[in-house]
Amino acid sequence: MNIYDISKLAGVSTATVSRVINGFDNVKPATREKVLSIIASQGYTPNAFARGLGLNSMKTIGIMCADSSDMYLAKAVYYIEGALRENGYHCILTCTGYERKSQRESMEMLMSQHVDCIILAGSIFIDKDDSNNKYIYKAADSVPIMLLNANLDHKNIYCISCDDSAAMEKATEFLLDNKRNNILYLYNSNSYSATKKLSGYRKAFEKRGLKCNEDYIRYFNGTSKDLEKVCGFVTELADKGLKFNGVVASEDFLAVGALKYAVRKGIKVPKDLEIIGYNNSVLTVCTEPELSSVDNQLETLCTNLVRICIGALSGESMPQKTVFNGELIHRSTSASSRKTK
Amino acid sequence: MNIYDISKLAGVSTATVSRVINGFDNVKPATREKVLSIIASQGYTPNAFARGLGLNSMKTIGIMCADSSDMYLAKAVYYIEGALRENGYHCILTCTGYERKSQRESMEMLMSQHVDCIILAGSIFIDKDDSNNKYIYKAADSVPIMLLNANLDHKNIYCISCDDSAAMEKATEFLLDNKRNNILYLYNSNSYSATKKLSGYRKAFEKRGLKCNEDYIRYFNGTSKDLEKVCGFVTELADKGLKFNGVVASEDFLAVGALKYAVRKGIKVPKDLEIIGYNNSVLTVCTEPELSSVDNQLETLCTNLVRICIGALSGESMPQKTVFNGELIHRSTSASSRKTK
DNA sequence: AAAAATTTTGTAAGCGGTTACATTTTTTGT
DNA sequence: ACAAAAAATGTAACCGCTTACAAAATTTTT
Repeated sequence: MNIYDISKLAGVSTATVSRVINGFDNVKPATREKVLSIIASQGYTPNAFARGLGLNSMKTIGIMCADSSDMYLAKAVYYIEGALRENGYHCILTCTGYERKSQRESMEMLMSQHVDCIILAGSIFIDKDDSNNKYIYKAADSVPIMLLNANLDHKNIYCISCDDSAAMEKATEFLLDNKRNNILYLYNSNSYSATKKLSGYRKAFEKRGLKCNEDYIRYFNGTSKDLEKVCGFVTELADKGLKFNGVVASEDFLAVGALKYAVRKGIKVPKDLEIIGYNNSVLTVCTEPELSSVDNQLETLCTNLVRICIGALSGESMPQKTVFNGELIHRSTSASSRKTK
Repeated sequence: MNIYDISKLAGVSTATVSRVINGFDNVKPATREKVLSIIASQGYTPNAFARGLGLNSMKTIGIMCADSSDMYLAKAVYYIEGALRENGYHCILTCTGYERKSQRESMEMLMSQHVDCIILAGSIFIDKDDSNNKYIYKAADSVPIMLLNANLDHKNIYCISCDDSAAMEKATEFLLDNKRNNILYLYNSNSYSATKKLSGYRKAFEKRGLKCNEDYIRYFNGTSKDLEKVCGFVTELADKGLKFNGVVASEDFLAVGALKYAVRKGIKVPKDLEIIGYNNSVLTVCTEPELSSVDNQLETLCTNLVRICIGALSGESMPQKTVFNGELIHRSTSASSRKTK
């Protein structure tokens, strides 16, 4: 069953059927009705390949993400896919892992599929050495590229992010304002957004004329998100004599690890130790006490990313940088009686 | 740059170029080399649409899942996508939500994309009233259907699942064997696999000649996975006078909610209350004490699903039912000093 | 060395849509 | 009522690849 069969049954040309299918308005209402009814009665659906060949587009968008089972990225994929589907687009999802080589391969695969746009979900794809970003620039020559939580100045590349630096600064400030000057900073990535977060932590100290002690900034080198390891890591730091009355982490699971340490050692939270995570994931409500965390507005980021994406695809002029603000969510691991300014 | 351009540069016909690209062996080695070098020098990649039109296949597989941000499903998608990519297939992901209508639409969308196979990740797509499963049977007429954690007897439908009934039975037995006869059963879905789990709970009682009290089987009607609500729900049950010394849940988050209740009320876990969740998700290690849970071997299920899928697509005869066994993972909410038989 | 068999290559017709352009039908203006 | 303008429809080329079949080149047989 193809467009030709339909055209014969309806007694019109294939062009007219095509016009009806694509919702053009230059078809006589009576003709449209007739064609539509034939299509319905035959259960006909246009062949996507043929359509793609003709239009050189299949209304398909590629999503690259390092690991779609990561809670944060899974949510991102979910929001993005949903918003795109509402706009009539399909998603080819590819999980790239954390190595540049496989990321490049994924990119090539998507290009060969002639997707209309590629969304890079996460800052892991951007290299500090800009010469390694050529694979992205090359793709941007033929198709718009959307960057979630990352930044790259280039034609046809659109960046949507949360001001992670400001958000992390807010969280750190909150602790500093409660005279907690020994704040452990836990992080486990050097990606663009991770770097931003760290700079926010530093800025909070600087703004108050305080020097931030580099000993308190700790990189956790865990590939898998193993909470027991994180807890052990924090315990070790404490055992080595590091005194801290605050913890700020670049991801919730790191904060949960710190909280595990506190609960096990019987340290009172938040009285003797305040802990703030990042991402406001489900993990925050699994623990007891529940974890305070920075919400970086993932849903807003994603819906706006798609909005801009759709706009760019339909030829509208869209802003290349869009930045939202994070929000500090107080639960039970921070002294929420105080106010965030 | 298309196949015609390449053929001209190489001084051969498009048919020969096509043969080279597709690795046919009836091409003279010298010719093959020449064509290959031209292709490489021009950076030519075949147009996927045209290829799809010709072959009526684009090496693309559709994945339907209700909500890819659900931790369990996110992992499923991750494993499936990875295994398919290794086999040279691409994935179109579509999140359908929980309503039959939108699920049907997703199915139609995938069919119109002419995917080579459709994977239904989760039992939510199967209706107890079989007449509502026609949309799946219809799809199975044109393309193999893979069912994860579900079961349907039909040509061209392949089912891969964990024996959830046996696994849940094992968990329940474990508690019963410790004289915990008042076991609260929490569930929040009536899907195929959820029903299986419940039947396992019941079977454990029956096998011991015990009657299981229907009052202890509780449906939690929460659409979003709101832990606070679950905790409140359990608290309410207890306040109403329901006495229980064990909790078994069809999903980890329900068990975590029960654990929250226990921690808040100061009930000793596992001494006075044992709790066992299901899925062995990250949530299990976020809590303190950490949650015991049934691991239903998701990774094994997914890799086997893909193996069978690839086999079926290449015309091999594949088993239509594949069942694995779950495993009870003891952490700190069950008396792990005892042995699981 | 000619005939037969085999391998390699080429020709051209699909695959199923879209769309520029041509043609016909309908509407509008006078 | 007739010409001009606008709307509706049709024709056919095109998108880039695959492949059945035909043809040419090469190898094997006798």
